[in-house]
Amino acid sequence: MSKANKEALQILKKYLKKNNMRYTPEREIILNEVLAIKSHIEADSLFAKLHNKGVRVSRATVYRTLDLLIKCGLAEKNSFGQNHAHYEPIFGQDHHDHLICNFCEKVIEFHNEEIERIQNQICKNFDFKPLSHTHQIFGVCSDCQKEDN
Amino acid sequence: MSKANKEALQILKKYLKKNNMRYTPEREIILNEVLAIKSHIEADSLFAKLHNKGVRVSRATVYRTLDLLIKCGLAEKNSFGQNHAHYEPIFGQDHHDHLICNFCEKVIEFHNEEIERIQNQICKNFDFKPLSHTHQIFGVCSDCQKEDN
DNA sequence: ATGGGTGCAAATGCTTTGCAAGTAC
DNA sequence: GTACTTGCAAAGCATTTGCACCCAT
Repeated sequence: MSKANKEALQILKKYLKKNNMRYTPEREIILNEVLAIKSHIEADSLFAKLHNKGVRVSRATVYRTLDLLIKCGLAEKNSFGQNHAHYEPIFGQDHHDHLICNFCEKVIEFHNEEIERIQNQICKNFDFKPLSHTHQIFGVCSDCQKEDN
Repeated sequence: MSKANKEALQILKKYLKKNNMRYTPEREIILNEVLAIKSHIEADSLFAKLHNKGVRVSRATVYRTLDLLIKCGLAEKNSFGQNHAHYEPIFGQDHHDHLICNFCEKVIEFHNEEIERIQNQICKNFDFKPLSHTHQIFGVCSDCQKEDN
């Protein structure tokens, strides 16, 4: 397990203890699976992925644990304007933001250091301590612009 | 009708004609209702609002028309981590982004011209035509940092 | 042993869709 | 007249929940 994963696990354990909740194998497995995600994943895909690995956790537990990880500050939930959520790890990953096509629902990731820097400056101005953020730009992707006429 | 509303109506009509779609009273009514929204609204509240005014449109038409307005670039769809969508007009409104406190849920608005400029540049790089965006920074506000142990 | 956690399946609730009737063009 | 739109109700689908059993502490 990577150093980052161990650190994340400590955050989870601390949160559980603080809230009189149990440390279970399911919670550890799901945490590690989420941390391994490079971009984002739907709850159902995560469920399927675990099943393909032979891990038997219920869909309900996947949903319940994802909520838990969000409360811990280890994951974030995005909807991209669709009617199902996407989840992604916050911890130990490069942060990226999203361009979302209103037509084909394609999601393009981007990262811009200067925006992050300005953001931090804005937070400083408001004496606001940033923990995570979502930055989504909706519009029409290259492919859909061509089909548009 | 305001000048902005007329302009929005032209955008809708142009889109409809271009796509061989009909200009119907339902579509105009819903457009105007959406343009009147100051912040954001749920589809079902919009439906209820119309009914209270004595306008008889079906829930299906409300949903279908909201999708249409999004495709026109006149409205945007957000879900703030909840499992139902919120809609808001894009047209003729001042744009602002949000700092959201995870503890007291206070919302601080900000606007930064430089971020907008960089965003446009990023879109250009991806040949992506931006229509709207949401930029939310989650964290701890000034007041809650003081109370934080 | 105790009370929180899990799996299952049913329920929930927002949203979409099939179809017949209506209407813009 | 044609074919796009609407309303209605049913269906769809992601997510949540009730409950009996399980297990971390």
